[in-house]
Amino acid sequence: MIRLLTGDCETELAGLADESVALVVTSPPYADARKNIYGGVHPDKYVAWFLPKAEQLRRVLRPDGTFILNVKEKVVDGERHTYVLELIKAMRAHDWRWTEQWIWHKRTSMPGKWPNRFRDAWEHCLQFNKRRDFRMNQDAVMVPIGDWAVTRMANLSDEDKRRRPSDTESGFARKVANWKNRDMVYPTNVLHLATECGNKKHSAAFPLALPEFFIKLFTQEGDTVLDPFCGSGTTGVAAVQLGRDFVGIDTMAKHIAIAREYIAKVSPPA
Amino acid sequence: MIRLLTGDCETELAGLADESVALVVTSPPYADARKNIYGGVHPDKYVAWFLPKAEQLRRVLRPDGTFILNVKEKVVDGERHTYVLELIKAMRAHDWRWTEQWIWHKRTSMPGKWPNRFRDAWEHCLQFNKRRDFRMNQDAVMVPIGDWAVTRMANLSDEDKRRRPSDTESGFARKVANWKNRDMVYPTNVLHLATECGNKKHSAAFPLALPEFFIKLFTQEGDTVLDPFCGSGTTGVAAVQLGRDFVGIDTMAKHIAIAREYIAKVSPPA
DNA sequence: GTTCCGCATGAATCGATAG
DNA sequence: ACTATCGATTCATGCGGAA
Repeated sequence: MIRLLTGDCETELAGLADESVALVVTSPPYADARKNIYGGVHPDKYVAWFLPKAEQLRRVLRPDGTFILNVKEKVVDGERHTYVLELIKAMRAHDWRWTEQWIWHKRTSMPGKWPNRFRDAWEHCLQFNKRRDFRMNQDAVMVPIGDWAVTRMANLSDEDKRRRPSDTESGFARKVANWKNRDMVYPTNVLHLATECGNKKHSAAFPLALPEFFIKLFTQEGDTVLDPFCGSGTTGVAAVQLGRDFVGIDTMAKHIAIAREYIAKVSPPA
Repeated sequence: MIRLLTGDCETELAGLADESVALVVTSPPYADARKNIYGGVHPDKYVAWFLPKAEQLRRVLRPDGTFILNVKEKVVDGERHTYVLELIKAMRAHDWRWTEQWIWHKRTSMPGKWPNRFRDAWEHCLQFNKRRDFRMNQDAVMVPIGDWAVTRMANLSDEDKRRRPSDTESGFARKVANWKNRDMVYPTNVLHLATECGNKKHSAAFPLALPEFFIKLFTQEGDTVLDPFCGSGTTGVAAVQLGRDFVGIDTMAKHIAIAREYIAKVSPPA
């Protein structure tokens, strides 16, 4: 079942039953001093803005559920702003357990260089839980042995397959396929994913592989996945493709329309 | 010039002149780690333990200098401990600017499988400065396009060539060779380095490439680099090889002896 | 003299057991 | 009830012995 709601998640979540959601994966609008644009929230006010929404998320989340929060830090006046640190501290004060800090290491190199810093190539994926013993299906996200194999696979899938199709027929590609039959190992807490540029119409906050990973890891088929800032619906697509129910909320009707269209194109596993 | 001092850096630093150090790169004993060697610092007391030392570091650091602090988080009772967050906050309260948070993505990390987490494959490298306009030689650390390819090539050349010799004949290896002749680009704030196990006698906190990177980026030849927890002297080796002066401090005479021996084996650039 | 295979070992964490 | 200790688990790497 798919539900897409237009409005502020703080109020829209009232329609969801207590403890009905297995996983929340979301990427709220990043803190931004420019208030005109969509979702702009001043960094200094970010925590106060976010906490009441987190309170609602806490209510609808199952006791063994997980909340994955993708946030990016922001540089203000040449310094990293501390709102992410403050957010973690505040969430803990509100009884959330800060279980893990996943790192999304972004592969795609966007041009950009500043006088005193390089390109920011990573983002936080903070994992919060209600209880120490949450549900986790580790076997669902195993990867081929050897990180270097994963890296090559990732690169094959974005650039090389398109530009050098012949390579995929070469011994190398065949060997990669073989490795899949070898031993699989558990991944680490660093997600080494390329940023996605597939859909030109709407830029997604994160690549499909990111919600996919967490959905496989923290839910089972039939569970409900929630994205309270769903934007163009990347989380919804991943959820539906994996046979999970989805609830998506966004303040902009335009975004919900795009998400609806986007999600309609995919189907659950056979 | 190389100075190696045995003792607590908090007191030993008194022998250094104000504003005489261009760069501090260090990896203090992690909270509760290496109990048998350093005596261990409880995570809850880590900030209080560290701050007075940071005060001395601040005194000897030049106004345009940089302080790189490599710390690892620790899991306590199934939750990430917040001492790193507290440390950042405390440093800011003591007038340090938290300029950047580099991520050291460890290619090989300690194995282990637990019911509710995977391996921790990254560490913080916190960058603190006194002023907004610190010195940074960005061109000194440029890397070939597709840095990952170079890394892979290095790996191919030792282990993989032997175990998977056919790989070197594949399209992959040929492509890597081509990239080596391409343009150089600026790196990102994610350092993708393998942990070093080269010296079996003493395990280093970080691979040589890590201090090397920061020394090239933040200092010039003839500048002084300081490591107040120098251990077996990895930072010193990098500094000397790059023609910088070095001051290393450690509480254990045994470590200083190893560092002295280790550093004596290398020489400045011709 | 090479190449290959086996194995010990880490900046770890959890759960159980013992004091 | 709370702390301390120990065994089980995991995998990239380098070294040494064997083929």
